[in-house]
Amino acid sequence: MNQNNIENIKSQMRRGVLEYCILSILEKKHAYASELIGKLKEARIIVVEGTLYPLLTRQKNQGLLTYRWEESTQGPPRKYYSLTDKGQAVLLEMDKAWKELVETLEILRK
Amino acid sequence: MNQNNIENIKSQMRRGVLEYCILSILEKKHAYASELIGKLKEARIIVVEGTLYPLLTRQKNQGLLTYRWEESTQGPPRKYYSLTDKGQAVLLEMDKAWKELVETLEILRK
DNA sequence: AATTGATACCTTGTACCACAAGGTACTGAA
DNA sequence: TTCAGTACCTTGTGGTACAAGGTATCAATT
Repeated sequence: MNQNNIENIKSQMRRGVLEYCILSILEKKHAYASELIGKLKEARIIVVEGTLYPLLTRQKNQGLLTYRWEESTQGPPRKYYSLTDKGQAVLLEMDKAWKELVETLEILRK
Repeated sequence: MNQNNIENIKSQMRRGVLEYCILSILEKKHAYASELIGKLKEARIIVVEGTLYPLLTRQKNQGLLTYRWEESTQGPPRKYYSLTDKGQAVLLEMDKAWKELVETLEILRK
């Protein structure tokens, strides 16, 4: 119950930066959805498929991402996502917004 | 349109830490809803009444907050909120979760 | 050739929550 | 007694995370 509460808090915080995290990962390396879930998990950001797929589609529709299909020897083809120029620009804006938020909380928690 | 997008990003990030901000403010000083909105606005965290009132009620129902009524010479009585012991404990958990998130993003943005 | 397990894609239904908009009620001043 | 200011609260809408379930491909086993 208490543990649940804490998990809820964490997940709520993560939500706010989920898109930021995805663009950050894709900036360094093109990746497909299942791969992204793994990388986010490593970074202690838990996401499930039902969250990620619609999110990637949304970001693509906003012109932040693009993708290409690539064959795989270990299953069905993969949809490799990468940042567009607009996605790059938005990532920079997110950097600013994030810094501002971190500063705000430093002040509030002083 | 682009500006709108950026505002959207910011507001999404803020959402995740809104409860954290409220508990942080209330830890230092008891406050009523309208006062909280002002303080959050100063801290560049925009919230409207329709968001804050239900949120305060939720936090109260979770046992994180309590309140007392106080008369005012300048209008209707005010509902002053303050942290409970449980609220204090949850605030500490939020500190941890926040630090973890900040670290995670430092790594992702390196 | 058929089945199984692993991988990868995607959708649907539910629940929650932020926000816009609108409503109630108290106070003091015009 | 009407108005402006302050403060409380609710309702309706839209967005989104998540659980659960579905489809399709490939390789290895049966």
